[in-house]
Amino acid sequence: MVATPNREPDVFGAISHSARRHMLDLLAEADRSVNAMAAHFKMSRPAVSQHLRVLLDSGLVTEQRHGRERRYHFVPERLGPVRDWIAEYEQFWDDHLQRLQNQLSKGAKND
Amino acid sequence: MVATPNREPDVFGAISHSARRHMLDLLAEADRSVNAMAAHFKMSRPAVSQHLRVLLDSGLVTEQRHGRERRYHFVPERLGPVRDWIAEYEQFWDDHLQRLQNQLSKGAKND
DNA sequence: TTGACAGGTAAGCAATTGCTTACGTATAAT
DNA sequence: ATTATACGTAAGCAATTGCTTACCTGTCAA
Repeated sequence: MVATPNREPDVFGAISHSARRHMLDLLAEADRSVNAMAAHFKMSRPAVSQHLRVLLDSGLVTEQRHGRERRYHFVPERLGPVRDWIAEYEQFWDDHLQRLQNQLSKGAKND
Repeated sequence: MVATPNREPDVFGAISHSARRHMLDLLAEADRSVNAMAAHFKMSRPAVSQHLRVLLDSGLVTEQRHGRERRYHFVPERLGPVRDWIAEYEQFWDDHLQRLQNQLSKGAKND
């Protein structure tokens, strides 16, 4: 059989579709079956399956079989590349770290 | 495609292509002309123009004309939706703020 | 003016995406 | 064993993407 599972770890691509982001939002609340997911969308169940496959290939979710269901589970660590890339720009719009530092050290105001 | 003149503010779609992320990285360093950008890629100059158009339509960059050049300028605020969406998951993988707090109060020992 | 340069746009294309319906397979209930 | 359920997969399709080459306009220099 296929020894190499065709993982396509393009996380940025995986989150580029709003339906898939919504799916991650739902899975962040709780693990859910495909039918439970599909109830939140107007598209067909196979279409939901296909979106879940993209998320699975990207590593953003895993699946666990429970009888005839498959519960999909969110793997937030896989958002790391996005977080890291975005984090580089924090300074640009907000100087977030600086402000946070000021906030956090407000008891020890200095220089 | 470039058929419609109206803005297509799909920021997640705009950053889904690695070439466009690289372009933003370059523009974060400095405003650049199309040719200056194209020098960093193997694709043709029109292809670079088309990617820049996607970024422009998403609002992630603006252009200013300087004689016969067009300097593209990064607009980091437009990454806000991505930052906001990602931020919802910070707690999941890392409790980032907590760790940052430890780091910033580096008078004390940290991990 | 003529020419060189910057860069957008059109047309054409192969590949990919996103969806549908139809079907296959495994598990559960009867 | 039969039937219903859960869900993946195949096939087919329209729309979109990403690239190319060819062409166009606008600007600078002589």
